[in-house]
Amino acid sequence: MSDVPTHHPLYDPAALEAKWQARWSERRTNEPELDRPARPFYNLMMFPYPSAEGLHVGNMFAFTGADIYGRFKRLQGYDVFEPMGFDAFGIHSENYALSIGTNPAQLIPKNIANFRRQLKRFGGMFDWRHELSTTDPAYYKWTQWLFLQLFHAGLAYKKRAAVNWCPKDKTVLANEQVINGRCERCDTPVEQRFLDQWFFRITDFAQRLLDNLDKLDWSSSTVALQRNWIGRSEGAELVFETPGGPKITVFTTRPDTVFGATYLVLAPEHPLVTDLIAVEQRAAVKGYQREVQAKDVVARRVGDKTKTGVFLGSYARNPATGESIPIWIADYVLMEYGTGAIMAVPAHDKRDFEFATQFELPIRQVVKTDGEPLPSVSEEGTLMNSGAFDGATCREGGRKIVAWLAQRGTATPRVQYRLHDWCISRQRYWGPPIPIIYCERCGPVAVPEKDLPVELPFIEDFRPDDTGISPLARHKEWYFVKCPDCGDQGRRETDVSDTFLDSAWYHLRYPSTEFADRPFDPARTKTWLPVSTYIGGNEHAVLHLLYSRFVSMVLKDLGHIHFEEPFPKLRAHGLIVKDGSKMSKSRGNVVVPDAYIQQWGADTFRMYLMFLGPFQEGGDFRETGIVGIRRFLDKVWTLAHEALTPGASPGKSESVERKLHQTIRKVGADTESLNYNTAIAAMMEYVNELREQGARSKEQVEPLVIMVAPYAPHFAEELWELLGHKRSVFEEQWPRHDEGLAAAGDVEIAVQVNGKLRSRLTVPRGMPQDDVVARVLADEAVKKFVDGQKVKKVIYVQDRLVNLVV
RNA sequence: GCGACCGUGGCGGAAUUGGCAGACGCGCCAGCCUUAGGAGCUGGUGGGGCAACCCGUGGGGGUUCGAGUCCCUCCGGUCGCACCA
Repeated sequence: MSDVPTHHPLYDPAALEAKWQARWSERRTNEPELDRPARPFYNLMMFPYPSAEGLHVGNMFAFTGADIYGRFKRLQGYDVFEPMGFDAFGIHSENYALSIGTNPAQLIPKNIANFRRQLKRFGGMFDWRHELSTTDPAYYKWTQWLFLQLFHAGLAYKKRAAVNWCPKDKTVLANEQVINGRCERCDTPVEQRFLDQWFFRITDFAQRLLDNLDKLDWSSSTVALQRNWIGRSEGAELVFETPGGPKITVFTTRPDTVFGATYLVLAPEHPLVTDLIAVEQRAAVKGYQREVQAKDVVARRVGDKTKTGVFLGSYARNPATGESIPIWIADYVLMEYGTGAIMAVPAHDKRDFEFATQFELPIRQVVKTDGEPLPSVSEEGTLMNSGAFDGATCREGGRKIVAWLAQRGTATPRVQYRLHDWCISRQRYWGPPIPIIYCERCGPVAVPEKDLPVELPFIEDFRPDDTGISPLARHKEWYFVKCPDCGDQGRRETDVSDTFLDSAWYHLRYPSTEFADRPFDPARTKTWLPVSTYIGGNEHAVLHLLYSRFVSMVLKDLGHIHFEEPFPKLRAHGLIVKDGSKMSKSRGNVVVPDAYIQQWGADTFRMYLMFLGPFQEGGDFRETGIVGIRRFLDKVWTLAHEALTPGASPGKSESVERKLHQTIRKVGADTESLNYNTAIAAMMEYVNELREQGARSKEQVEPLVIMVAPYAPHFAEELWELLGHKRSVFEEQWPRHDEGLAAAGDVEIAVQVNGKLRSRLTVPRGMPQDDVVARVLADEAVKKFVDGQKVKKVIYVQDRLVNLVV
């Protein structure tokens, strides 16, 4: 800081920010009227997992961007509800608690307290009356209620399934939590296990989830990720008969190539395999099946993709050609997708081609390729070797073949999705117990709603083991209960639910946190939902956002809510990286904001993060450059103080006025579209203009203070008070720009000859073409290039450019 | 392999969507003020050239009066999915 004497107090962020945070809290500045808001606006951001390390720069970047938007809406006259909470259940907390030998129930409150402190310090416009934590029994009571809604609706079911098992975390993982065959949390290779698991029937909603994407105002990147994840493909089921044996149904997206199907492949665990093994192949097949089962998921899915397989010794009839073709099993065919069986068309599928080559199976080309080598997978082409269908295009031929086979009962059009049902059970401790009681006589029985919540007991030994049974089973007083239906001895479900169930409905809870007797109040929900704007990271594009949409659809169908899309408008922010790579504890490059906030103040740091690059793209964190924002705020500070000095405000200047209205227009538009970096640049330009023109009247500075308020809220409050206002700056209205004033004055237009810039010309705005051209032709610099040649064509763009073609 | 995105000064990034490339900021250079400068202020800052001018948005080609922006192609990078039939 300068020690040169100044005539006004220096900007001291620390004291000033503490003052305004205290005042917001006393005056309830951030607590909107929830029951009768004039213009409700629900500004939601993705709630954090309260890690022991505290809020990091990535969180703060996301929250600052969302907070600026909320504050901007507030200045536009909305009643903005901006709640904050904690997603505190889950394996992450539990593993950390295990590593330091504490119970997560003791650890989490400390982490939350630390997060709350940091969130208050950075100056978010949070309504702390409505804070929530998913680990609070008053919250998870309703998570369990939600489970029961699905259970009663027949959308929750239990089945023994091959699941992803993480041997380190000792739990089941959802497909979404397996990254390249590894556990997304600890990076351990995932194994296959067969366990009884609870599933939600999200696949019943696949088409609806897909169709609604068109109606949502979402970042296109997020839509693309969801569409890809749902993975719709159209095709047909074809039936292959076996002599004296079972019929084999395959799914294919290319029924047009059925004449080229020269063998069938079943997944090794396909239930029909037993019926199809020829005696002489029994040993080989059993051996192969054992071999595949011993492989973990990594080896099967991501390992080297050399094809393996074994012939069953039996044959099926190709429904199109009538030929007898061999049946194989191979692990490149997955039981979870389609029917677990395929027709192999080696000429037109890369995988089938590799397999056929390796095992010397016949390859028959059925699509013309223009000399392109096989396998040719293109759908652009015409059929050959396909009987009556020769010469038809792939698309048309495919339709005709399906129709033809359908008449004989061997084909059905079929849509297939990659989306799987959502496995929601976890054999762990730190989650909401699934509210089911098993009874010898009645089977699985829902815990009656009056008995909710099923509280998670505090137990000393919550370490998971290899049995695949939750630690809760070791807690006898909790485990054994009476059956709610018949009163016999029963036992509780010991699995807890997936964290993503907690977060699939938290937006419904926020406006209703004070109601103990209902998950979400109907009136509040009607007033505040769906969410006005949701801002969060694309890391949740397929998990959280898909599950939340699914849960909303279910609740809508059951009559609990009035909408089926919870987040009509969603914006994905970018990622803050450090030195080009993602911040992570293992890399040791996590940046914690506390020290920066202490050194520079929250306002400077907030604005600095937003100035780093486009909010929706993120950027590389580096500390050089923070000083630029501080200099800007110092200049605004000085201007505001000078505006108070009598006689030091040298009135209006026309160029300043124009710049002011242009700035209001640009900052408003850029803030609305989350282009915060350019909004800040525009405010800097205005400050530069004020300083150059020696202009600093109240009328010139006050709109600037309001515009800077969403970005630097404490700073703006202080200056607003200084300028003589009693109310919070957030009670004010965003300034209006006057289009006429913004556009007034002269413009400088570019003058080109043959597309090259040769001169510039200042003319009154809106000057007619003929007058402009006359002046252009009189310009010496232009004359030189025209040089007596005939002007063939004149291009004129109003107020921008003239181009003479000679 | 499939899908999405990106490539602009020393650096982060702008460019009203086909119309003056490099706004704004960092850094750097020079000057002023200072005992001093890691403070402040003023000016400069894409490359080449004394200049007139020329060249410049990853490379090459195209469309256009005009291309960072549109099309084709190649190179490089990021993210997501991935033996999904």
